[in-house]
Amino acid sequence: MGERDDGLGLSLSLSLGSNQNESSSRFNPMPLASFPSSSHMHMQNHYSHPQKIQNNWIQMFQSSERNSDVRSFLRGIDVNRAPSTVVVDVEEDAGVSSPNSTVSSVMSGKRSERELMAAAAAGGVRVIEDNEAERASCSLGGGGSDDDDGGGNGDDGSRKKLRLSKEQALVLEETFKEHSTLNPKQKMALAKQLNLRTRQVEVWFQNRRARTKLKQTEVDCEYLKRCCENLTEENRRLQKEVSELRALKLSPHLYMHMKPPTTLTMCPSCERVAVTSSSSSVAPPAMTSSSPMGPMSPWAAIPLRQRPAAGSH
DNA sequence: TCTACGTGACACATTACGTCA
DNA sequence: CGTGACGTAATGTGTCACGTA
Repeated sequence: MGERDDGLGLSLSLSLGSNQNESSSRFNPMPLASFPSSSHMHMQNHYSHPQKIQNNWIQMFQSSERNSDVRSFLRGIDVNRAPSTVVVDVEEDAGVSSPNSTVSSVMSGKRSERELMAAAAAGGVRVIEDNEAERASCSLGGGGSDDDDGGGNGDDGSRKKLRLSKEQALVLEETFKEHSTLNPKQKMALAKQLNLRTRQVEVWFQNRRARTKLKQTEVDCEYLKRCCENLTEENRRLQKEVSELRALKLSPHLYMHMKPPTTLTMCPSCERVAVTSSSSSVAPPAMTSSSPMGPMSPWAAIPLRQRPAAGSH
């Protein structure tokens, strides 16, 4: 599940095998294959099907239900079921289950916002009143002046910003942990439960996804940075070894006085290279018969009894 | 079957507001 | 009290998938 074909032939999400159900605060310390997340973020490759394809960071929040069609899975599930408010009003619910529903259109998206006024004026939609009475501090869109559902702009042209209450944020957060996306019905139910506009819930989820992705990107960057540092160090060490070997080749009489060269042991599972001394470790398979040192190995040219620490092998 | 169009949903970038040091 | 940094709600734009005529 953690993987998806982005059309580039890359399986980017690392499958993160161990942490499919992580919360936003816990990320895979080794998001190896997820690192190109920024590169696969672009346009058509990014979401060939928004409903089916999610970003890796989203997948971290999705468990088994994220397999193929989350929407179909989520459909019919009342997220944040409120005992009494989960039943959506008829006019709200009308056609909401259909992706192409007028109500859904009206309640979400910029187009909706543009068309909302006309639709509302026509009486086809009940604009949810956003009277956040409990949020006294928020004199914004709430109260009686919030007649611009989705518009956000008051008549004075100033953009009103609503500060969600802790309870609202908590519920949204919990819901997001369960599903990072909501279908229109769930959106409306959640909005009703929280006494918010559907558009606000939608926006919150969009922003939340963006924040999570940003966080994951930062983690990826940090990981890549460490990888780069390790590789740089490894490269430096190997360069040094190469120069040492070259020096040895130029002065064979020094062979027997030299410490044996460092050998590299590659872990077959993680493919990480560990540095060991050939004199103290068992030669790894890669370094035995088919060793890249091969005939170039200084030891090959030296009689066995003359090799330093030869008995240790 | 193919095509054009409308629609819904999303990602992403950006703006603007609220809060706090 | 003014201010800058920061978090985040809200907005605008572009894209894709899907349904329909």
